[in-house]
Amino acid sequence: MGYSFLHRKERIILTTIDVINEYGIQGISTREVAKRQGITEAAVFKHFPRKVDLLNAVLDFYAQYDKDISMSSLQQKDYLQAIFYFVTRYAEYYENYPQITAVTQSYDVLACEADFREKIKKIYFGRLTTLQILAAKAREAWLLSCELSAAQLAEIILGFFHAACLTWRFQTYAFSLKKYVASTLQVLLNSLITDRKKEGVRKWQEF
Amino acid sequence: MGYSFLHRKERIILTTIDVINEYGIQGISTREVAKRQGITEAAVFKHFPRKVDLLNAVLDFYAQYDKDISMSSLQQKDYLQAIFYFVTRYAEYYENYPQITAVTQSYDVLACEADFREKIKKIYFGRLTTLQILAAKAREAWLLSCELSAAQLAEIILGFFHAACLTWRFQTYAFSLKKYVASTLQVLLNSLITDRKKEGVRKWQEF
Amino acid sequence: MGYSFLHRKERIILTTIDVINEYGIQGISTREVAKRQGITEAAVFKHFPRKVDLLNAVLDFYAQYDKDISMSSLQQKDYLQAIFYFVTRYAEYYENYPQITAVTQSYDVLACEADFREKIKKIYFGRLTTLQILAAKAREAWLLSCELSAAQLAEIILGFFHAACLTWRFQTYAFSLKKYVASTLQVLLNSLITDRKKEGVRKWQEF
Amino acid sequence: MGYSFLHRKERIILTTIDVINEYGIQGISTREVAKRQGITEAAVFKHFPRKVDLLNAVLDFYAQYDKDISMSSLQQKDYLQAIFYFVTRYAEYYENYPQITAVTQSYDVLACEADFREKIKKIYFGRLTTLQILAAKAREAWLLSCELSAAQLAEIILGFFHAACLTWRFQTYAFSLKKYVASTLQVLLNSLITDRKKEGVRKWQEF
DNA sequence: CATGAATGAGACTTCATTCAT
DNA sequence: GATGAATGAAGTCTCATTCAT
Repeated sequence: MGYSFLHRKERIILTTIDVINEYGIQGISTREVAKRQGITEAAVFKHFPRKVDLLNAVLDFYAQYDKDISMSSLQQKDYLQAIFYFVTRYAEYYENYPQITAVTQSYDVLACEADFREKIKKIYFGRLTTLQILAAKAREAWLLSCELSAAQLAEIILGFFHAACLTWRFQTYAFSLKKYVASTLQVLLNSLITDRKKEGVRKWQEF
Repeated sequence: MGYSFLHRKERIILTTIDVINEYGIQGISTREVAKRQGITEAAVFKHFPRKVDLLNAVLDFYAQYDKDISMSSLQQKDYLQAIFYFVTRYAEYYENYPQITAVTQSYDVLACEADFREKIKKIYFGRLTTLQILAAKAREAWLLSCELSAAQLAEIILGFFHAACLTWRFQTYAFSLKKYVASTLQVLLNSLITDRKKEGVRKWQEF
Repeated sequence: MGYSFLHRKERIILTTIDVINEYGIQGISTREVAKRQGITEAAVFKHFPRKVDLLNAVLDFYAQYDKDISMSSLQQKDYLQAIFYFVTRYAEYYENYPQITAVTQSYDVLACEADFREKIKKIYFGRLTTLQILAAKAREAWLLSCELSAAQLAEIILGFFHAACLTWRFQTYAFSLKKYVASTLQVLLNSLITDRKKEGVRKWQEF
Repeated sequence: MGYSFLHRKERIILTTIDVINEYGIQGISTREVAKRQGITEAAVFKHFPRKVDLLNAVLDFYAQYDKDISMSSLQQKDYLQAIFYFVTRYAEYYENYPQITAVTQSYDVLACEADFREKIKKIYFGRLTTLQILAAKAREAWLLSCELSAAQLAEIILGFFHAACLTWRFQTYAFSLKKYVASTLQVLLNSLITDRKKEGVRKWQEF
């Protein structure tokens, strides 16, 4: 993948993600990235003066849709639908670009480096918070059983999503991430819906 | 932590886990491990001829209770209780040895190295499978709502557990992992219990 | 210091001297010079095709007044006054442009590069020779005690001047170089004046 | 020069000084040092974990006799003799090891690096101070003309010595540094001796 | 005159690993 | 078991320099 239709800087980022996907965070080397791009290491450093800058760019790229997804979700009127929308948006993104899931699985490893710790935490807790807000609103609207707190539900959903991604990776993307995640989430949320809502047939957006 | 009461070989393993915990997988170096143990790098190689051997030992150490926990869980008569038992056993282990959770968060990164891929997958899918069996049995016994498949439930639970560990790490172990995981799981499982069971007050083991 | 009132070429030279002053000879890089000038490295190379050319220009700039100072000194009638004049001219120049003294302290380091060796030696021995001629003439005129040869006296004076510059630099220009050098030189020369002249009160030029 | 009779660590230091002598401070590279020692760069780094450590060792080596020379000088009864002794000790050291004078000529360049600044200043001002104390004592003993302050005299002498070393280097060690420095110093000091002492024939130590 | 993008060589440094003692 | 001294490969990064635009 030369990503030749893009600007060098973006191409380097994508190539770096490819390397992370194949060799893991510890396997990224400017040498390898340069080799794959068919340029010299010095050229990479012209675009990203330090390796950290490159990795920061990767993280920014990784989280580029976070704000949009969060806001779009929060604007939805049906908060259960919103939770569903939130997760499937990510699933769709990942399904179109499976390599990026390597980043999702490297939060902790990345956070060991002081340079990334805060950024990673911001991404992780940011997503968790969006889910939590959606869950809280859903509970306020009596759409959900009261026993699980919004925070707990957020963690369950995000945790499941990450696990699904890991399984997906370990099975070399052998199934549709989006379909799997969506169907599981649908059933899960349905099971948690308050009884008086349960009877009504919920219609979920197509995927 | 010198771990001076243990044999050198085990001490090296524990020190390696400490290093993984602080610097991440990419931060382990024979030099650092040796320095922390107060021995020379060469001495480390007397115990673990290659770095891969050391990491393999770390993974074996990490998964040392897997078989026991799995079997103990499967022997329980109440399968919902068993799921609960399974998760809290790990939570208890991790709470007593927080550094080890660094390994849990590094599955994917480790799996990039061909040497560990199978072992990691075995650990991950092993735990998932145990949970799945327990869930399946619980469903067979009509303890659970039918809509979530055993595999889905297993993935939700394990995913939540991993997410809880990550949050725990990011918050520098500021809360009791075991209590948090147990209470969340209890509420979650309660929400998923079939209606006819729901009325009966479930008694969960103390934690 | 952008030196924006000068031509680019001269600006680059002054900037280079600033860099030498701060980072030393080994710290000059086209990158740093370009950055400080707010231009690209390539632009620097338009003016000085090779780094050596830039350094040669710096040395020429450094020694730009040498010929004038030498000739002015040699034209003075009182050769003791001439020695005094010679040294204070440099002291004045340096005091108005302290950064330039970095070059004075880098003779030997510069001379390691074959490209500069002869130029540096020419500057150093040139100044030494001027002083020596002045000293010789002063001795011929029976103004100085006979025991110190002209060459020795020249080396003592130039050596002292260089040492004074180094002290001045190490003390972050905390005193007036010109005043210090002038007063010391005055006393020194006075002490070396032949006895029959000593009685007459010598009047030194104001500074 | 392999310096094969010494320990590796000391050999590396001496080789480094050789390199400084030939290429200047800016020309030292671990690669060059290693090559000259016939070992790999990694081996150099086993002895000196960072290049700065190596340069620090060079500076320590350079100043290794400072304390001894200072104390020996201060213990001498005749303070004029002491000044003479102080300078000729260094001249002798340098004459036996001409390469080391490259360091003397690089004070300012070295001081640009924060890591060395204080050490260099300590060496420079340390030597200056010793000379100054000797000069002050000589004046107290009415051995010297009163007009030059001790500090001025110290700077003149050290400055001359440094200039002599530079000349010596530029003339490829074509004369005896010790003899030249000693004879000049003798005449200089004789010229500065108070009149009532001047008559007495001063006997200087042999060199 | 100036820039942007690149390069090849080389800088310092770290790594896993070896081996004689 | 352990050390000290070494290594070769690789890592990140900087340098002077080139060239098409």
